[in-house]
Amino acid sequence: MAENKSNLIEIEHNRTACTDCSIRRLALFHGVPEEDLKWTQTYRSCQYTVPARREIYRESQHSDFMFTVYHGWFAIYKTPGNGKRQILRISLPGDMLGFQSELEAPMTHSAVSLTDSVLCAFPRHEMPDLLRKNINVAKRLTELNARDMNICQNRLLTIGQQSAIERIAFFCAELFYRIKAIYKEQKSVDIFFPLSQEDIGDSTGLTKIHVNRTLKTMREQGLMEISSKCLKIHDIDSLCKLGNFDPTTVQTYRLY
Amino acid sequence: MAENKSNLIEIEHNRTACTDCSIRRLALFHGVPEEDLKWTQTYRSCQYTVPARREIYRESQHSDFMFTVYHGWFAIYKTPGNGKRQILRISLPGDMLGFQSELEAPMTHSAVSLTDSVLCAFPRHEMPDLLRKNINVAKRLTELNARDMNICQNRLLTIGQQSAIERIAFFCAELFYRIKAIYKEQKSVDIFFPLSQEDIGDSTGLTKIHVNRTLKTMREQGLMEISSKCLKIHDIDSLCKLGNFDPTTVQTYRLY
DNA sequence: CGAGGGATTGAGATTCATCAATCTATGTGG
DNA sequence: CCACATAGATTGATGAATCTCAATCCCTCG
Repeated sequence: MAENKSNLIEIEHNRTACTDCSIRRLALFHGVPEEDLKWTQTYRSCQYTVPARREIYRESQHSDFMFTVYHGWFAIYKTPGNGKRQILRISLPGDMLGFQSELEAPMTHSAVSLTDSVLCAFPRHEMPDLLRKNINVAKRLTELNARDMNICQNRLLTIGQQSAIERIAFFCAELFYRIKAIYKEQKSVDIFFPLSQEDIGDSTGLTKIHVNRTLKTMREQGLMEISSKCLKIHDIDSLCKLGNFDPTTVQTYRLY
Repeated sequence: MAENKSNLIEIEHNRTACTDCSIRRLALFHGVPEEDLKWTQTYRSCQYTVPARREIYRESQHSDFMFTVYHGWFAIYKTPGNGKRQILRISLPGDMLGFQSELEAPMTHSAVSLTDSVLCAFPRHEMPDLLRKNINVAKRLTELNARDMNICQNRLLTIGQQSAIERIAFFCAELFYRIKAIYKEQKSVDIFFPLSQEDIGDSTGLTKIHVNRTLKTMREQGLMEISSKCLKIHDIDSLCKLGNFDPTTVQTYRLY
């Protein structure tokens, strides 16, 4: 745990009140009546800032908190020990980090920040109490888990059955729509995209070299391009079709 | 729905009472006090038998029931449309089939029986009521989901980062330990194994031809062999090591 | 005994990984 | 402000893993 803490910098207690939270519609307290937010907030012990590329918790170790992503991007991953890494999903604002049904069991995966970020922390041992006392939160947690399950299953489908270019198309299209759903006001077709080519490879089960070549192909085909942490999608329809990604699935998550 | 029903054969109403259920420790009603079982059982509308290789429900269509597997093997899968198929997981006795947090949404995946089987059916629209009235069932459902999430993430890791032989080793080792956990009395090292080589391929993201060649290699190496629906594991330790499978994870699911 | 589904094997093509080198952008210390 | 260090991006050459196509075999079942 000391290890965890070292990567997190506590910011002034409760800087953002849950009542004022701009992403509450996305997060754990979606559906909690305004009048209850004051006491549900007491389960949120504090907010942390995290610099980019810091480990939040690690596979097989204990973690005292679960988190809601308030700001920033995170990668959830597992390592099979042979120096490889599989990114299971990318977590964005509103997502939960570190929930497991066996609350006190060691973590089954690791989490790392991809950008400078802000996390809302919930002490793990208080969760059962919170879930028992507020049915909205319990229901919401189930929804968030189901959404993550969906993302995981879709990823399994794409990695198991699609080619490199199809996997990358799927991966980028999904992220694009998730970001769009979070930042609805943002009209631009370009999105901030902090992943390295290696991150994309670890997400899609490809080497960074092959990712590079595939991205080149996609650029040449006028599908999309990534440069200086910016994803420019030129032909979203073709991209979705290529990756076999259905944009309506993001909406039917009913989480955004 | 008519389509669903056509594959299911209703058996005499409530042939097996929940109080007498031999696999209850594995299933949804694990943890429900004896005295409550009589009324929780009322949410189980009936039991069905299913012949092998029948579709239980289909991706993108509605399904009126969710199920507990009472007997038999099932494959949960998705199809990307190009004739391919990704098996997401194998469901065994005690597992839930067809739960999604959006109860009334179309199914996100399909399910097919791999053997002659028996299912306990729960009308979908009554689930919220059951979950509200019995906290044990709600908690148990969360556990079962978390376990499935774990299986899915492990699968993602193996498909994304491991070679053919490693994937198959992982896949078979996991199934072996799951079966052993269910049928504890069974001492034999051989287990009934109804999957075709094509099924294994669809589970591990390989073609059936390559599965065949890889199985041959494993046979020659004295690791394991599959013949006439029987999996004989000769060297479980090497198999686990090869597939990077940790047997203790099955125990820590805490579900068996 | 014939039919059909799965298993097996071979040959050749393709995709993707590996190894190695260069290039570019970014940030850092002097 | 420059020189350097570093991480990520890019490209080439080569080889391995896996897929595709095609043929045959084997077992089971009607």
